[in-house]
Amino acid sequence: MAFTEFTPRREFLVRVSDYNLDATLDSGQAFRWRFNGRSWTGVIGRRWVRLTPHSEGIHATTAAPTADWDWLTDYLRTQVSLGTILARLPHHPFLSTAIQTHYGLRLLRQDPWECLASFILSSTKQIVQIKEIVDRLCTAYGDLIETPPRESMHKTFPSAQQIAALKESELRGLGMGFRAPYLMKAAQSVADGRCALRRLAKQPVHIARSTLMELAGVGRKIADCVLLFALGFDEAFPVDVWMMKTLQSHWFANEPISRRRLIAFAETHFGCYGGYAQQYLFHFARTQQAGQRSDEH
DNA sequence: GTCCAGGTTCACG
DNA sequence: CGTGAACATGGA
Repeated sequence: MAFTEFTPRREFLVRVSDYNLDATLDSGQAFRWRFNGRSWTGVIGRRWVRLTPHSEGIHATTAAPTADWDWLTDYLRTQVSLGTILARLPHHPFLSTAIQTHYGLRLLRQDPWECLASFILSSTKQIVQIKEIVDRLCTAYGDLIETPPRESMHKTFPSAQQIAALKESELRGLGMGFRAPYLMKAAQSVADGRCALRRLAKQPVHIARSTLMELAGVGRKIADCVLLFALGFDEAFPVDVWMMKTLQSHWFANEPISRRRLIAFAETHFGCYGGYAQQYLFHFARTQQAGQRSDEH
């Protein structure tokens, strides 16, 4: 072992290929990343970090010196072999186009509580608005962390305990509307241990899913987002309004199909890495329409 | 003013 | 079991 690997540093090069950082951090799976035209700034756990695409991988800068960088590679899942996964997906022309367009898009491994809380706040909100409300939540109730001068991203995502200690009116004050009581109850369940999020990763997927769905305000779609983006269930296939349209148009010749039936179809059709197909299709659909409407960001 | 946003819940046939 | 409205809030 080289001594230098354990010397605390503020910079690190994650060596990885086939990693499209821009698509990954902009694909609506995480909501705290900000792009400045070249780099992405965000918070992972209790660390401020800037990520920059690099010819040999991803260049990372932190505020505080770090000796061990597993927290970063675990989050980015850079050890995953993307080619192997994509080769397991069923062949379909539209899916192939989505994959080619954003090749290198990956699934992250996020903190389960941050992921659950964020997606509870996501229902019938645009991604831009989800980012805003998550930002307000962190600014108001997160912990201060070490941050470089003149950087604005300087708070943690509030823990379940921190949110459980608030009043519902304080959450409503951030503009959460009807989602406030849902977030409140979820925070209480997680904080007092009734809902043990981290244990779910080791359970069978249907057990983990139904456990999540016991929480008020968490239905099939939000549960699948947490399974996919935080708990490592690559087969989870969240069906939202975008996926409804995409599947109906390109797999069912515009025939109107109920969400229930589309979920059943996706579960059997896309297989054990269906979540990757879903994320490529979601990001492709969203970026295509952004071009037509000249909004986004 | 109307419609829609990475939904969920609840009431009704 | 399936469908439809209500739920807050803000932007197009």
